[in-house]
Amino acid sequence: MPPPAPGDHEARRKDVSEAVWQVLAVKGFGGLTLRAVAAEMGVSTGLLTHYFPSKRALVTHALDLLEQDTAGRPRRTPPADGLPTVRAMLLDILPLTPAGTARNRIWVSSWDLSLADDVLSSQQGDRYARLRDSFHPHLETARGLGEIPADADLGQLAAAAVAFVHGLVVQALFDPGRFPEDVQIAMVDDFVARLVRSGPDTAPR
Amino acid sequence: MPPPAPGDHEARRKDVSEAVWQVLAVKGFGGLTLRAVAAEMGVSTGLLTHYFPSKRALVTHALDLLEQDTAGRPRRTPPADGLPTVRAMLLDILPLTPAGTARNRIWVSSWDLSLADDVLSSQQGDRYARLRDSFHPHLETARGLGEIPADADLGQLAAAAVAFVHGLVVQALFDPGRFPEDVQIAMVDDFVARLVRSGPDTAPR
DNA sequence: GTGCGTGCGTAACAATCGTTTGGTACGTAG
DNA sequence: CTACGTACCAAACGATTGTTACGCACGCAC
Repeated sequence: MPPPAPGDHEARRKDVSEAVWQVLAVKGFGGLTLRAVAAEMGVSTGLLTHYFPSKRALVTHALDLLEQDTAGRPRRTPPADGLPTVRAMLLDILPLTPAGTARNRIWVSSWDLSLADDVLSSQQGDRYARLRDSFHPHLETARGLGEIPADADLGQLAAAAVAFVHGLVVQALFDPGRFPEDVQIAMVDDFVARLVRSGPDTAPR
Repeated sequence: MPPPAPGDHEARRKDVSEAVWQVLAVKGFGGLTLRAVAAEMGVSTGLLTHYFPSKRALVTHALDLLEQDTAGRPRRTPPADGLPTVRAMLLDILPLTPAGTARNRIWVSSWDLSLADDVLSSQQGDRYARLRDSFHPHLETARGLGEIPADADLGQLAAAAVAFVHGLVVQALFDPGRFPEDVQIAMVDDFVARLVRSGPDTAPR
Protein backbone atom coordinates (compact mmCIF):
# COMPACT_ATOMS: atom_id res chain seq x y z
CA MET A 1 0.00 0.00 0.00
CA PRO A 2 2.82 2.42 0.74
CA PRO A 3 4.03 3.66 -2.67
CA PRO A 4 7.45 2.73 -4.07
CA ALA A 5 9.61 5.35 -2.42
CA PRO A 6 7.61 7.64 -0.16
CA GLY A 7 10.57 7.34 2.15
CA ASP A 8 10.94 10.50 4.11
CA HIS A 9 7.99 12.46 2.82
CA GLU A 10 7.26 14.06 6.17
CA ALA A 11 10.95 14.71 6.75
CA ARG A 12 11.09 16.82 3.61
CA ARG A 13 8.03 18.76 4.74
CA LYS A 14 9.93 19.56 7.91
CA ASP A 15 12.96 20.68 5.89
CA VAL A 16 10.71 23.03 3.97
CA SER A 17 9.18 24.36 7.16
CA GLU A 18 12.60 25.08 8.58
CA ALA A 19 13.40 27.12 5.49
CA VAL A 20 10.13 28.96 6.07
CA TRP A 21 11.27 29.72 9.63
CA GLN A 22 14.57 31.06 8.33
CA VAL A 23 12.86 33.40 5.89
CA LEU A 24 10.33 34.51 8.50
CA ALA A 25 13.00 35.23 11.12
CA VAL A 26 14.84 37.52 8.69
CA LYS A 27 12.23 39.05 6.41
CA GLY A 28 9.00 38.56 8.33
CA PHE A 29 5.68 37.62 6.80
CA GLY A 30 5.86 40.59 4.46
CA GLY A 31 8.89 39.04 2.80
CA LEU A 32 7.69 35.46 2.85
CA THR A 33 7.31 34.26 -0.73
CA LEU A 34 7.54 30.80 -2.22
CA ARG A 35 10.53 31.89 -4.26
CA ALA A 36 12.31 33.18 -1.16
CA VAL A 37 11.73 29.86 0.60
CA ALA A 38 12.91 27.94 -2.46
CA ALA A 39 16.03 30.09 -2.71
CA GLU A 40 16.70 29.53 0.99
CA MET A 41 16.64 25.76 0.35
CA GLY A 42 18.48 26.01 -2.96
CA VAL A 43 15.62 24.31 -4.78
CA SER A 44 12.81 25.32 -7.10
CA THR A 45 9.27 26.39 -6.24
CA GLY A 46 8.09 23.18 -7.84
CA LEU A 47 9.41 21.26 -4.84
CA LEU A 48 7.33 23.41 -2.50
CA THR A 49 4.13 22.89 -4.45
CA HIS A 50 4.90 19.19 -4.58
CA TYR A 51 4.75 18.95 -0.79
CA PHE A 52 2.17 21.64 -0.04
CA PRO A 53 -1.02 22.34 -1.98
CA SER A 54 -0.97 26.06 -1.25
CA LYS A 55 1.00 28.78 0.47
CA ARG A 56 -1.49 28.89 3.30
CA ALA A 57 -0.98 25.17 3.95
CA LEU A 58 2.77 25.73 3.92
CA VAL A 59 2.54 28.55 6.46
CA THR A 60 0.06 26.70 8.65
CA HIS A 61 2.27 23.63 8.77
CA ALA A 62 5.35 25.70 9.52
CA LEU A 63 3.57 27.39 12.43
CA ASP A 64 2.25 24.03 13.68
CA LEU A 65 5.78 22.62 13.61
CA LEU A 66 7.04 25.78 15.31
CA GLU A 67 4.57 25.24 18.13
CA GLN A 68 5.71 21.64 18.35
CA ASP A 69 9.33 22.75 18.28
CA THR A 70 8.60 25.33 20.97
CA ALA A 71 6.98 22.70 23.15
CA GLY A 72 9.90 20.31 22.71
CA ARG A 73 12.73 22.82 23.06
CA PRO A 74 15.43 22.11 25.65
CA ARG A 75 14.54 23.60 28.99
CA ARG A 76 16.39 24.23 32.22
CA THR A 77 15.60 21.82 35.03
CA PRO A 78 13.59 23.56 37.76
CA PRO A 79 15.56 23.49 41.03
CA ALA A 80 12.44 23.15 43.20
CA ASP A 81 8.67 22.99 43.01
CA GLY A 82 6.49 26.10 43.21
CA LEU A 83 7.82 29.55 42.37
CA PRO A 84 11.31 28.41 41.32
CA THR A 85 9.64 26.31 38.62
CA VAL A 86 7.55 29.30 37.55
CA ARG A 87 10.74 31.32 37.31
CA ALA A 88 12.41 28.63 35.19
CA MET A 89 9.38 28.47 32.86
CA LEU A 90 9.47 32.23 32.37
CA LEU A 91 13.20 32.22 31.65
CA ASP A 92 12.70 29.44 29.07
CA ILE A 93 10.39 31.73 27.12
CA LEU A 94 12.78 34.68 26.85
CA PRO A 95 15.01 35.31 23.81
CA LEU A 96 18.23 34.42 25.64
CA THR A 97 19.69 32.27 22.82
CA PRO A 98 19.80 32.69 19.04
CA ALA A 99 17.25 29.92 18.71
CA GLY A 100 15.00 31.51 21.30
CA THR A 101 15.33 34.87 19.59
CA ALA A 102 14.36 33.40 16.23
CA ARG A 103 11.40 31.59 17.75
CA ASN A 104 10.12 34.72 19.44
CA ARG A 105 10.62 36.86 16.33
CA ILE A 106 8.49 34.49 14.29
CA TRP A 107 5.76 34.36 16.92
CA VAL A 108 5.60 38.13 17.24
CA SER A 109 5.61 38.53 13.46
CA SER A 110 2.80 36.01 13.11
CA TRP A 111 0.51 38.23 15.15
CA ASP A 112 -0.09 40.48 12.16
CA LEU A 113 -1.43 37.56 10.16
CA SER A 114 -3.29 36.11 13.13
CA LEU A 115 -5.07 39.35 14.02
CA ALA A 116 -6.42 39.65 10.48
CA ASP A 117 -7.57 36.03 10.20
CA ASP A 118 -10.37 34.70 12.38
CA VAL A 119 -9.17 31.10 12.32
CA LEU A 120 -5.57 31.95 13.14
CA SER A 121 -6.77 34.43 15.73
CA SER A 122 -8.71 31.84 17.70
CA GLN A 123 -5.82 29.40 17.35
CA GLN A 124 -3.51 32.00 18.85
CA GLY A 125 -6.03 32.60 21.63
CA ASP A 126 -6.06 28.88 22.37
CA ARG A 127 -2.27 28.83 22.42
CA TYR A 128 -2.31 31.57 25.04
CA ALA A 129 -4.90 29.67 27.07
CA ARG A 130 -2.70 26.58 27.06
CA LEU A 131 0.33 28.63 28.01
CA ARG A 132 -1.54 30.17 30.95
CA ASP A 133 -2.82 26.74 31.98
CA SER A 134 0.71 25.36 31.98
CA PHE A 135 1.56 27.75 34.80
CA HIS A 136 -1.51 26.90 36.83
CA PRO A 137 -0.40 23.66 38.55
CA HIS A 138 2.91 25.18 39.63
CA LEU A 139 1.18 28.25 40.99
CA GLU A 140 -1.10 25.89 42.87
CA THR A 141 1.93 24.14 44.31
CA ALA A 142 3.39 27.51 45.26
CA ARG A 143 0.16 28.38 47.03
CA GLY A 144 0.27 25.07 48.87
CA LEU A 145 3.84 25.82 49.93
CA GLY A 146 2.76 29.21 51.22
CA GLU A 147 4.91 31.05 48.67
CA ILE A 148 1.90 33.04 47.52
CA PRO A 149 -1.21 34.10 49.47
CA ALA A 150 -3.97 31.53 49.90
CA ASP A 151 -6.58 33.87 48.43
CA ALA A 152 -4.64 34.56 45.22
CA ASP A 153 -6.46 34.26 41.89
CA LEU A 154 -4.24 31.73 40.15
CA GLY A 155 -5.81 32.20 36.72
CA GLN A 156 -5.24 35.94 36.90
CA LEU A 157 -1.72 35.38 38.19
CA ALA A 158 -0.92 33.07 35.27
CA ALA A 159 -2.26 35.65 32.81
CA ALA A 160 -0.15 38.33 34.48
CA ALA A 161 2.98 36.20 34.29
CA VAL A 162 2.41 35.43 30.61
CA ALA A 163 1.70 39.10 29.92
CA PHE A 164 4.89 40.17 31.67
CA VAL A 165 7.18 37.75 29.81
CA HIS A 166 5.76 38.36 26.39
CA GLY A 167 5.85 42.11 26.89
CA LEU A 168 9.45 41.71 27.92
CA VAL A 169 10.11 39.54 24.87
CA VAL A 170 8.84 42.26 22.55
CA GLN A 171 10.94 44.98 24.16
CA ALA A 172 14.01 42.75 24.14
CA LEU A 173 13.55 41.94 20.45
CA PHE A 174 13.42 45.61 19.51
CA ASP A 175 16.25 46.70 21.79
CA PRO A 176 18.59 43.74 22.48
CA GLY A 177 21.32 46.09 23.64
CA ARG A 178 19.23 47.45 26.48
CA PHE A 179 17.93 44.00 27.49
CA PRO A 180 20.92 41.67 27.74
CA GLU A 181 20.60 38.30 29.39
CA ASP A 182 21.30 39.46 32.93
CA VAL A 183 18.77 42.30 32.73
CA GLN A 184 16.05 39.99 31.47
CA ILE A 185 16.80 37.49 34.21
CA ALA A 186 16.84 40.22 36.86
CA MET A 187 13.46 41.46 35.69
CA VAL A 188 11.98 37.97 35.89
CA ASP A 189 13.45 37.50 39.36
CA ASP A 190 11.96 40.81 40.43
CA PHE A 191 8.57 39.87 38.98
CA VAL A 192 8.55 36.48 40.70
CA ALA A 193 9.62 38.11 43.96
CA ARG A 194 6.57 40.35 43.82
CA LEU A 195 4.31 37.31 43.62
CA VAL A 196 5.41 36.33 47.11
CA ARG A 197 3.70 39.01 49.11
CA SER A 198 0.40 40.91 48.94
CA GLY A 199 -2.77 39.90 47.15
CA PRO A 200 -5.50 41.72 45.24
CA ASP A 201 -6.89 43.05 48.55
CA THR A 202 -4.10 45.60 48.88
CA ALA A 203 -4.90 47.34 45.56
CA PRO A 204 -4.69 51.14 45.81
CA ARG A 205 -7.63 53.54 45.80
CA MET B 1 4.86 81.83 -2.91
CA PRO B 2 2.00 79.65 -1.62
CA PRO B 3 0.48 78.13 -4.77
CA PRO B 4 -3.05 78.95 -5.89
CA ALA B 5 -5.08 76.40 -3.98
CA PRO B 6 -2.91 74.28 -1.72
CA GLY B 7 -5.75 74.62 0.76
CA ASP B 8 -5.76 71.66 3.06
CA HIS B 9 -2.95 69.62 1.65
CA GLU B 10 -1.89 68.25 5.01
CA ALA B 11 -5.49 67.65 5.98
CA ARG B 12 -5.92 65.34 2.99
CA ARG B 13 -2.77 63.49 3.96
CA LYS B 14 -4.36 62.87 7.33
CA ASP B 15 -7.56 61.65 5.67
CA VAL B 16 -5.50 59.18 3.68
CA SER B 17 -3.66 58.05 6.80
CA GLU B 18 -6.94 57.43 8.58
CA ALA B 19 -8.02 55.22 5.71
CA VAL B 20 -4.72 53.39 6.09
CA TRP B 21 -5.52 52.86 9.78
CA GLN B 22 -8.92 51.47 8.89
CA VAL B 23 -7.45 48.96 6.45
CA LEU B 24 -4.70 48.00 8.88
CA ALA B 25 -7.10 47.46 11.75
CA VAL B 26 -9.16 45.05 9.67
CA LYS B 27 -6.77 43.34 7.25
CA GLY B 28 -3.38 43.96 8.82
CA PHE B 29 -0.22 44.76 6.91
CA GLY B 30 -0.62 41.66 4.81
CA GLY B 31 -3.81 43.11 3.37
CA LEU B 32 -2.60 46.68 3.07
CA THR B 33 -2.58 47.65 -0.62
CA LEU B 34 -2.96 51.01 -2.27
CA ARG B 35 -6.12 49.80 -3.95
CA ALA B 36 -7.60 48.73 -0.62
CA VAL B 37 -6.86 52.16 0.86
CA ALA B 38 -8.29 53.90 -2.20
CA ALA B 39 -11.44 51.75 -2.02
CA GLU B 40 -11.76 52.55 1.69
CA MET B 41 -11.76 56.26 0.79
CA GLY B 42 -13.87 55.82 -2.33
CA VAL B 43 -11.18 57.38 -4.50
CA SER B 44 -8.61 56.19 -7.00
CA THR B 45 -5.03 55.13 -6.39
CA GLY B 46 -3.98 58.26 -8.30
CA LEU B 47 -5.01 60.34 -5.31
CA LEU B 48 -2.72 58.35 -3.05
CA THR B 49 0.27 58.75 -5.31
CA HIS B 50 -0.53 62.45 -5.59
CA TYR B 51 -0.03 62.92 -1.85
CA PHE B 52 2.62 60.28 -1.20
CA PRO B 53 5.62 59.46 -3.38
CA SER B 54 5.63 55.79 -2.42
CA LYS B 55 3.82 53.19 -0.37
CA ARG B 56 6.56 53.22 2.20
CA ALA B 57 6.14 56.98 2.68
CA LEU B 58 2.41 56.45 3.04
CA VAL B 59 2.87 53.80 5.71
CA THR B 60 5.54 55.76 7.54
CA HIS B 61 3.36 58.86 7.69
CA ALA B 62 0.37 56.84 8.85
CA LEU B 63 2.43 55.33 11.66
CA ASP B 64 3.84 58.75 12.59
CA LEU B 65 0.34 60.17 12.77
CA LEU B 66 -0.75 57.14 14.77
CA GLU B 67 1.98 57.83 17.29
CA GLN B 68 0.86 61.46 17.40
CA ASP B 69 -2.75 60.35 17.74
CA THR B 70 -1.75 57.95 20.50
CA ALA B 71 0.05 60.70 22.36
CA GLY B 72 -2.91 63.07 22.06
CA ARG B 73 -5.69 60.61 22.82
CA PRO B 74 -8.12 61.48 25.63
CA ARG B 75 -6.86 60.21 28.95
CA ARG B 76 -8.37 59.79 32.37
CA THR B 77 -7.32 62.37 34.94
CA PRO B 78 -5.03 60.82 37.54
CA PRO B 79 -6.61 61.09 40.98
CA ALA B 80 -3.31 61.58 42.77
CA ASP B 81 0.43 61.71 42.17
CA GLY B 82 2.63 58.64 42.36
CA LEU B 83 1.26 55.13 41.87
CA PRO B 84 -2.35 56.22 41.12
CA THR B 85 -0.96 58.12 38.14
CA VAL B 86 1.01 55.06 37.04
CA ARG B 87 -2.18 53.03 37.31
CA ALA B 88 -4.06 55.59 35.19
CA MET B 89 -1.32 55.59 32.54
CA LEU B 90 -1.42 51.80 32.31
CA LEU B 91 -5.21 51.78 31.98
CA ASP B 92 -5.00 54.38 29.20
CA ILE B 93 -2.90 51.96 27.15
CA LEU B 94 -5.27 49.00 27.35
CA PRO B 95 -7.81 48.18 24.60
CA LEU B 96 -10.82 49.20 26.68
CA THR B 97 -12.56 51.16 23.89
CA PRO B 98 -13.06 50.50 20.18
CA ALA B 99 -10.57 53.24 19.40
CA GLY B 100 -8.08 51.82 21.86
CA THR B 101 -8.55 48.35 20.40
CA ALA B 102 -7.94 49.60 16.87
CA ARG B 103 -4.83 51.50 17.97
CA ASN B 104 -3.38 48.48 19.70
CA ARG B 105 -4.22 46.14 16.82
CA ILE B 106 -2.29 48.38 14.43
CA TRP B 107 0.70 48.66 16.74
CA VAL B 108 0.88 44.91 17.26
CA SER B 109 0.48 44.28 13.54
CA SER B 110 3.25 46.75 12.75
CA TRP B 111 5.75 44.65 14.68
CA ASP B 112 6.04 42.23 11.77
CA LEU B 113 7.16 45.01 9.47
CA SER B 114 9.31 46.64 12.13
CA LEU B 115 11.19 43.47 13.05
CA ALA B 116 12.17 42.93 9.41
CA ASP B 117 13.27 46.54 8.78
CA ASP B 118 16.29 47.99 10.58
CA VAL B 119 15.07 51.58 10.41
CA LEU B 120 11.57 50.79 11.64
CA SER B 121 13.04 48.48 14.26
CA SER B 122 15.14 51.18 15.85
CA GLN B 123 12.23 53.62 15.64
CA GLN B 124 10.09 51.12 17.52
CA GLY B 125 12.88 50.68 20.05
CA ASP B 126 12.98 54.45 20.56
CA ARG B 127 9.21 54.52 21.00
CA TYR B 128 9.53 51.95 23.75
CA ALA B 129 12.30 53.96 25.38
CA ARG B 130 10.09 57.07 25.41
CA LEU B 131 7.19 55.07 26.80
CA ARG B 132 9.36 53.75 29.60
CA ASP B 133 10.72 57.21 30.28
CA SER B 134 7.21 58.62 30.56
CA PHE B 135 6.68 56.40 33.59
CA HIS B 136 9.93 57.37 35.23
CA PRO B 137 8.99 60.73 36.85
CA HIS B 138 5.84 59.30 38.36
CA LEU B 139 7.70 56.32 39.73
CA GLU B 140 10.15 58.79 41.21
CA THR B 141 7.29 60.65 42.84
CA ALA B 142 5.94 57.35 44.14
CA ARG B 143 9.33 56.61 45.62
CA GLY B 144 9.40 60.02 47.25
CA LEU B 145 5.98 59.34 48.73
CA GLY B 146 7.19 56.05 50.13
CA GLU B 147 4.81 54.05 47.94
CA ILE B 148 7.70 51.99 46.59
CA PRO B 149 10.99 51.05 48.28
CA ALA B 150 13.77 53.64 48.26
CA ASP B 151 16.23 51.21 46.66
CA ALA B 152 13.96 50.30 43.75
CA ASP B 153 15.42 50.36 40.22
CA LEU B 154 13.02 52.78 38.54
CA GLY B 155 14.21 52.06 35.01
CA GLN B 156 13.69 48.36 35.49
CA LEU B 157 10.33 49.01 37.10
CA ALA B 158 9.21 51.12 34.15
CA ALA B 159 10.30 48.38 31.75
CA ALA B 160 8.38 45.81 33.79
CA ALA B 161 5.24 47.95 33.78
CA VAL B 162 5.43 48.47 30.02
CA ALA B 163 6.08 44.76 29.51
CA PHE B 164 3.09 43.83 31.64
CA VAL B 165 0.61 46.14 29.89
CA HIS B 166 1.67 45.29 26.38
CA GLY B 167 1.65 41.57 27.12
CA LEU B 168 -1.84 42.06 28.50
CA VAL B 169 -2.81 44.02 25.39
CA VAL B 170 -1.78 41.14 23.13
CA GLN B 171 -3.68 38.55 25.13
CA ALA B 172 -6.75 40.78 25.27
CA LEU B 173 -6.67 41.35 21.51
CA PHE B 174 -6.63 37.63 20.80
CA ASP B 175 -9.21 36.69 23.43
CA PRO B 176 -11.45 39.70 24.17
CA GLY B 177 -14.06 37.45 25.77
CA ARG B 178 -11.66 36.27 28.45
CA PHE B 179 -10.29 39.76 29.10
CA PRO B 180 -13.26 42.11 29.51
CA GLU B 181 -12.78 45.59 30.90
CA ASP B 182 -13.11 44.64 34.56
CA VAL B 183 -10.60 41.80 34.26
CA GLN B 184 -8.02 44.01 32.59
CA ILE B 185 -8.50 46.69 35.24
CA ALA B 186 -8.28 44.14 38.04
CA MET B 187 -5.01 42.83 36.60
CA VAL B 188 -3.54 46.33 36.43
CA ASP B 189 -4.64 47.03 39.99
CA ASP B 190 -3.04 43.78 41.11
CA PHE B 191 0.18 44.61 39.26
CA VAL B 192 0.37 48.11 40.76
CA ALA B 193 -0.37 46.71 44.21
CA ARG B 194 2.67 44.44 43.92
CA LEU B 195 4.87 47.46 43.33
CA VAL B 196 4.07 48.76 46.79
CA ARG B 197 6.09 46.42 48.94
CA SER B 198 9.29 44.41 48.55
CA GLY B 199 12.26 45.27 46.36
CA PRO B 200 14.82 43.33 44.33
CA ASP B 201 16.47 42.25 47.59
CA THR B 202 13.75 39.73 48.27
CA ALA B 203 14.29 37.84 45.01
CA PRO B 204 14.33 34.06 45.52
CA ARG B 205 17.37 31.80 45.18
C1' DG C 1 11.68 -5.33 -21.29
C1' DT C 2 6.96 -2.11 -20.32
C1' DG C 3 4.28 0.27 -17.23
C1' DC C 4 3.51 3.59 -13.45
C1' DG C 5 4.07 6.52 -9.63
C1' DT C 6 7.12 9.57 -7.03
C1' DG C 7 10.39 13.48 -6.97
C1' DC C 8 11.51 17.62 -8.74
C1' DG C 9 12.95 21.35 -12.18
C1' DT C 10 11.38 24.56 -15.99
C1' DA C 11 8.39 27.43 -17.68
C1' DA C 12 4.43 29.61 -18.16
C1' DC C 13 -0.15 31.10 -16.31
C1' DA C 14 -3.47 34.76 -14.64
C1' DA C 15 -3.82 37.83 -10.94
C1' DT C 16 -2.24 41.50 -8.29
C1' DC C 17 1.14 44.50 -6.83
C1' DG C 18 3.40 49.55 -6.71
C1' DT C 19 4.22 52.91 -9.83
C1' DT C 20 3.98 55.86 -14.02
C1' DT C 21 1.66 58.28 -17.58
C1' DG C 22 -1.83 61.07 -20.02
C1' DG C 23 -5.50 63.55 -19.48
C1' DT C 24 -9.50 66.51 -17.57
C1' DA C 25 -11.51 69.94 -14.46
C1' DC C 26 -10.89 73.88 -11.74
C1' DG C 27 -9.03 77.54 -9.73
C1' DT C 28 -5.86 81.82 -9.43
C1' DA C 29 -2.27 85.19 -11.61
C1' DG C 30 -1.09 88.01 -15.07
C1' DC D 1 -8.41 86.15 -22.40
C1' DT D 2 -4.08 83.00 -21.66
C1' DA D 3 -0.93 80.64 -18.72
C1' DC D 4 -0.05 77.71 -15.04
C1' DG D 5 -0.23 74.87 -10.94
C1' DT D 6 -3.16 71.96 -8.14
C1' DA D 7 -6.29 67.99 -7.66
C1' DC D 8 -7.61 64.04 -9.28
C1' DC D 9 -9.16 59.97 -12.37
C1' DA D 10 -8.55 56.37 -15.68
C1' DA D 11 -5.61 53.40 -17.68
C1' DA D 12 -1.68 51.14 -18.39
C1' DC D 13 3.14 49.88 -17.19
C1' DG D 14 6.55 46.25 -15.71
C1' DA D 15 7.55 43.48 -11.83
C1' DT D 16 6.27 39.98 -8.67
C1' DT D 17 3.00 37.00 -6.74
C1' DG D 18 0.73 32.08 -6.02
C1' DT D 19 -0.43 28.54 -8.86
C1' DT D 20 -0.54 25.28 -12.70
C1' DA D 21 1.05 22.53 -16.60
C1' DC D 22 4.63 19.97 -18.74
C1' DG D 23 8.63 17.27 -18.85
C1' DC D 24 12.39 14.27 -17.45
C1' DA D 25 14.83 11.02 -14.31
C1' DC D 26 14.70 7.32 -11.25
C1' DG D 27 12.84 3.03 -8.93
C1' DC D 28 9.76 -0.65 -8.21
C1' DA D 29 6.09 -4.08 -10.27
C1' DC D 30 5.18 -7.30 -13.45
